[in-house]
Amino acid sequence: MSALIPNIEVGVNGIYASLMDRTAKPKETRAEIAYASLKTAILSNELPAGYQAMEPELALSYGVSRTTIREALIRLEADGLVEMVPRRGARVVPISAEDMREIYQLLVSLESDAAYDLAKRGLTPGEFKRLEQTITEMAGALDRESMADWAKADDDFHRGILDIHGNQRLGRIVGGLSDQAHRARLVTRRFRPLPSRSVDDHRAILAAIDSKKAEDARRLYSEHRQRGAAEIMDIIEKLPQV
Amino acid sequence: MSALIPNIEVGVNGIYASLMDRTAKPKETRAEIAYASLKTAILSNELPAGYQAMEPELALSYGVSRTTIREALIRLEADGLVEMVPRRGARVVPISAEDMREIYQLLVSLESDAAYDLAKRGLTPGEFKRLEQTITEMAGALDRESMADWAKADDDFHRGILDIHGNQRLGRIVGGLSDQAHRARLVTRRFRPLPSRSVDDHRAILAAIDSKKAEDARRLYSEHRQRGAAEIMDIIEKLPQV
DNA sequence: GTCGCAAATAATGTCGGCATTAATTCCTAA
DNA sequence: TTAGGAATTAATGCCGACATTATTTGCGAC
Repeated sequence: MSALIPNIEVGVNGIYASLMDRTAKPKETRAEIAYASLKTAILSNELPAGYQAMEPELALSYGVSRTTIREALIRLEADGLVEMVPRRGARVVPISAEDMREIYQLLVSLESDAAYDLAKRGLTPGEFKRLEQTITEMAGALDRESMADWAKADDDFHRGILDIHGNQRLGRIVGGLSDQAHRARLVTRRFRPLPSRSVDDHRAILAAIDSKKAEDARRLYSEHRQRGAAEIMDIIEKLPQV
Repeated sequence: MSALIPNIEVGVNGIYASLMDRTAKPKETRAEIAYASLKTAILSNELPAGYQAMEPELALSYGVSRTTIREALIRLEADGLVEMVPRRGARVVPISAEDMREIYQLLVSLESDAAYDLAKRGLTPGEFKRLEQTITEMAGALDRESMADWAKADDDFHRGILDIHGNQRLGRIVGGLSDQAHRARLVTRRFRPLPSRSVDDHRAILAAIDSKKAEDARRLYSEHRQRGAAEIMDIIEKLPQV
C-alpha cells in the first residue's frame, strides 16, 4: 500500500461518485486504484484537458510500476478520457465545442427516449416519490443559491430516470458521455446563472411521465435538455478550450 | 492445447500479417494485433460465448507475453466482449435474452432518433443515392435468396444513416452495441426466414427522411427495428445460450 | 469411503529490465 | 551563421520473473 497514491478514499466524492462505475466491485488492485484515482482527477479538472504526462512520470508519482499505470491508462483511453500518443505521453483529451455538441445530442436522444419509455410503463408510488424528492431538493438548492447542490439534485433526477428505466447499458453509456462532458460543465458552471426554470421543467416532465403521456414526456425532456445544452454550448464556444 | 485459437499471423484479412514482417509498417503493435485478432475471433463465434482461457494459455497460443495479452484483454473487457475473473481466466461473455433486449432497445432508440434528425436536415442527392443503392442491393440479395448478402445490405443501410448523420460518437456507440449483438445474430441468422419485408421498410424510411417527415421517419425506423428485434428475441429465448 | 487439513500447483498482479527508436542536442562543414 | 547529420537521451513496447494466493491434489484420521 503505497502512500504515494493520492486521495484514494477521498477521491470519490458526492457528485463524482454517481458518475463513477456504480456496479464496480471493490477489487483493490493497484491498477484499479490508479485508474479510479486518475479518473476522478480528470473529472474534477485536477488534471485539466490537455494535461500531458509520460508513463514513467505517472508511474513515479503514483508509486507504481509502469505496467500498472499502463493498465489504468488503457482503460482511461477506452473511456475516451485519455489519449495515448507514442513518445508524447498520455494526454487528457480536450473537448471541443463540436465534441460537446455530439455528446449533448446523444444525451438528449437517449434520455428523452428513456423518459418516453418510462411514461409508457408508468411509475410506482415509490419511484414517483424518489423523483419528486430530487425536485424538492433542487428547489431548496435554488433557495440557498447553491449551484453545487443544484447540480447534485439535477444529477439525481436524471440519474433517477435512468435507474428506474432499468436498462443498465443505457445507464453506463449515459454515464460515460456525462463523464466526458463533466469537465466542461464544471467550467461553465461558474458562468451560468442559477437555472431557476429547471424546477418547473422537472415537475412537468415528472407529471407527464406519471400520467403516461409518453410523447409529452419525450418532448418536454428533450426541450429541457436542449435548453441546458444550448446554454452550455453558448459559453463553451466563447471559451478558449476545455 | 488450443487449436481453437486462430493463428495470429494468418489473420482474416491480411492486415494482421505484418506481425513478423518487420519491413512493413511498424505501426501495429503486438497488443493491437492480439486485440484485433481476438476480437474478430469472438465476433465470428470462433471463440464462442462462454469460452474461457487463462492468460498464460492465450499468451502462448498467440506467441506473445502475458503482458501483451493482458493489454488486449483489458480493451476487450472495456468493449464488453470479455470478462476477466481472477483465477478463472478470461471468458467470452455470454449474451442473455435480457442483454439482447437491452441492446436492441438502445439500438432502436439511437437509430430512430438518428433517422429523425436526418429527416429534419434532409438529404443531399448523393446521400439519397447511397441509401437507395443499399436497398437495390438488398432486393438483389432477396432474389438470390442470399442471407449473407441481405445482411450486408441491411448493415450498409443502417450504417449509411449513421454515417450521413455524422455524429461520430453515435457511430461508435452503435458499433459497439452491434458488436455485442453480432454473435447472437450470427446464430439466429440460420433460423430466420429471409425478411422480404425489409426492402419495403427501408424504402418507406428513406422516403420519409427524404421528404423531411421527421416524426414518420422515427416511427417507421423504430417499428422496423423493433420488428427485427422481436424476431431475433423470439429465437434467442428458445436457444439455450449464446 | 469421506471428511478435513496440508502440500502442491498454477494463475494473477506487479515489477524491473531490455531492445528499439523517436526526439533532442550537439557537432561539423559549407 | 546555418543546414545536416551524428551522438545522446529517454519513452515505449515487450518480456520474463517474483511473490502472493486461490484452487486442486494428496493424505491421514475417523
